[in-house]
Amino acid sequence: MPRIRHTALDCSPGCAVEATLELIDGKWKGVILYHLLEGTLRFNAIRKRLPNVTQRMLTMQLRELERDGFLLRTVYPQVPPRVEYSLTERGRSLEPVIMALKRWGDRHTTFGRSTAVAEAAQ
Amino acid sequence: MPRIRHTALDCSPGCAVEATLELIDGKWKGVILYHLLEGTLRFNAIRKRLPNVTQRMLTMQLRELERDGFLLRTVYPQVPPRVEYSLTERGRSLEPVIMALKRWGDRHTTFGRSTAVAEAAQ
DNA sequence: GCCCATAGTATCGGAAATGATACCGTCATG
DNA sequence: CATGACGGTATCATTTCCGATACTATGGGC
Repeated sequence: MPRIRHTALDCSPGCAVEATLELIDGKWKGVILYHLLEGTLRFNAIRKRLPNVTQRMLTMQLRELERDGFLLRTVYPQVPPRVEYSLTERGRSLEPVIMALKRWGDRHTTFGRSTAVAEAAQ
Repeated sequence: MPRIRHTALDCSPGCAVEATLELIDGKWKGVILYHLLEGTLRFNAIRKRLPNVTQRMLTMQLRELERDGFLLRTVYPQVPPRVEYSLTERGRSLEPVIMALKRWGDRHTTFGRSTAVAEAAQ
């Protein structure tokens, strides 16, 4: 998605939908947020959960999430370096959104079909 | 977002999140779906609600949503033409997702601040 | 002295998404 | 006979995103 989508956020009620989408858009942000809901993770730990992300992209996505206030980046002055990422309160406030996305995906995508029965049984 | 993000959807639980995001991504899909939740709309009616969309983009986004099974395109053989767009059942199944996005946006974005109090009072 | 681990940067290039603009068909109205 | 309404297409240019690859710093272990 483009960066500056709403110079003026005066486009009727539906705009809040786009405004939120804009923030969690980016090729990996959704999954990153999802994994961080489980707890703090180091850079390479996140990388392991996203087998196809390049180092460059992961760094970029994390920086944007940090810039938008969703996560905290903690650098420990060690060698080799140790950097931990954890959700802020604002980041955790996205949980309903992330989980809604996940539930829908589980139930309606090919990937999710395998778990569809279990989910439906809730 | 890129089109083919998940050639293999085998990337751990968080993948469902991305799979869903992929489908409702596109610069205007979120808002379009939101407005169609209220009912059937004609092409130009949607256009009026999205002041900044170009005709080309609106057509493209609608076609993709149709292709993905979220909406139905009904053409009435009249002159001037009349085309109506309405959500399918699959489209309506996105309601929880769309509304989660909207609620978050209302409460956490600058645009949404004005309605934040009313929302909080729910 | 060399290599490894961690968490990055820098640079280049291609692909994809979006924007701008112009054009189309047909009937009703003026 | 020209104009406008409606729902589009076609073409081109630009912006933005993303991948591949190479490079960096530093301390510890061999």
